[in-house]
Amino acid sequence: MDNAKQILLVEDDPNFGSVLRDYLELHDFEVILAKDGVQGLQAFKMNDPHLCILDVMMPYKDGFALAAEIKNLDKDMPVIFLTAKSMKEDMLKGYQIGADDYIIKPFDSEVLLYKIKAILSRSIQAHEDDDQKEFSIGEYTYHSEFRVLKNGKEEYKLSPKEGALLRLLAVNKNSLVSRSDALKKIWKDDNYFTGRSMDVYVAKLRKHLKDDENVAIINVHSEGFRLVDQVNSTP
Amino acid sequence: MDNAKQILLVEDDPNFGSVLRDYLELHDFEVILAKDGVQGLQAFKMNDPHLCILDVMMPYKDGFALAAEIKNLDKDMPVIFLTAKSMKEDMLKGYQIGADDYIIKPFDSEVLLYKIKAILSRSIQAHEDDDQKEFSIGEYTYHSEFRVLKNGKEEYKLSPKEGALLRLLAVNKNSLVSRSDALKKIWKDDNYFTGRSMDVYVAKLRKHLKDDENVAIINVHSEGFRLVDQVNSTP
DNA sequence: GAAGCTTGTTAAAATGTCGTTAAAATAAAA
DNA sequence: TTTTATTTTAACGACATTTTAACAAGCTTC
Repeated sequence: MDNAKQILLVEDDPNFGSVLRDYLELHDFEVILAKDGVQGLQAFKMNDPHLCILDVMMPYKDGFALAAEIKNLDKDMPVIFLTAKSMKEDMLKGYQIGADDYIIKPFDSEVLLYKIKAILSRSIQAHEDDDQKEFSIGEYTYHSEFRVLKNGKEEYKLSPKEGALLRLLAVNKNSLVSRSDALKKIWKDDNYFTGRSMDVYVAKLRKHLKDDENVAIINVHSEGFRLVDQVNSTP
Repeated sequence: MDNAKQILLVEDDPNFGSVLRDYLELHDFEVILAKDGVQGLQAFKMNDPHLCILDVMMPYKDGFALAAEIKNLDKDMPVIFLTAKSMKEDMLKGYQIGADDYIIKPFDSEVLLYKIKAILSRSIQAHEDDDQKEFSIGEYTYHSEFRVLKNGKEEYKLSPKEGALLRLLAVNKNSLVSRSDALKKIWKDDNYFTGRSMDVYVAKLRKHLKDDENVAIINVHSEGFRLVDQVNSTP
């Protein structure tokens, strides 16, 4: 079981960055190291970290700007800021953006470790509905790990995006999944083209689910979609 | 509306305690001050605070023991520890218990304020299920998330603007919704044309609600509109 | 009651969103 | 590399929604 928590570390000082990375890896975290805000955002989109540790002072895009963009994609993503000096204004700005903690360099590594653990345990318990692997949708069963959609004997393997979208809809069965939430979670971006792409995937899913007429993906105009299942209404 | 957030402050130094209480009250928090762990637990049970600020060093029962008992009663209760000196062991112990933050005295009061706000907004967000989605209007039911207006068997999907307007009227059922408020909230603009547009939507809503003659949207000349419902007068 | 404003109502025009298909571009696998 | 799977983009039709225009009717004040 790959149980290691992923941490996105964005730090422009390569020495300090790799020392910290090694330290965190020694304590069983999986670390993605990026060296500036632009790379950091890219790395955030490509991976799916559980926590972000951001240096404040960075070239091109500082830690605050990066945090704001990250929070825009996932407003509950935990963030710890690192700063070289104790500047009160910085600290206040950090808390305004929604910092979960704030650490002044040089810091005690053991303290950082405990802060990380405290924050992770807090946010894990909030996200504790995302370990479900099997979903029942009308006469279908969807296994999100293998991305297999079954209907009695028939069995179809979904593509990654199809699977992610069906999973999101199934987790929120019978309730609304907003366009922008879905786009931010699955496409990590919300613009005209990703929106159109999502519509294409909705059409694909409808085709896959067409055998059971008690199941439907219905649109709420300009808001989002809703997977309704009149059979298994209460999950 | 009693919107003030309650803070339970447990601090054995009476001078420091009352200074901090005054400072927090000045910033519109409601503060319950207890002077030791035993009183603190009692105060916690009698009230319903949104956040606890606990001194670590206290007679009888220290801050950690108190925090453990509080977390046992409500595991998501946010806790900030106060300590006189920077003792690493204390800090680690605090984070193990599940501290949300940790402040070393003497500290900058403004920083504390921001930490409080950050933690509160985080925990408020989790408990934020108090925005109403379903409304009862005469013999109708309106579900504002799906934008569905039901009347027994009949069921009609409203457009975004229809839905937003009906929701605003329903939230303020039987009382006046001013033109400019509605325009600013829904149309984000208040001019001749948006005003006319709103009138068109009022007509649409009246058409949708015409089946129940105890329900009406009545105009208050040059002021606004009022959704009256003689059946469910008290929402 | 007349003038000047606001509102009620309808319908056409203008915009915006969605469903669907297929080709083009990318990424993954062989 | 070539082949295959996946994703994005484009195109077009079908609607849905919103705005605007036009005219009738109502309220207010003089």
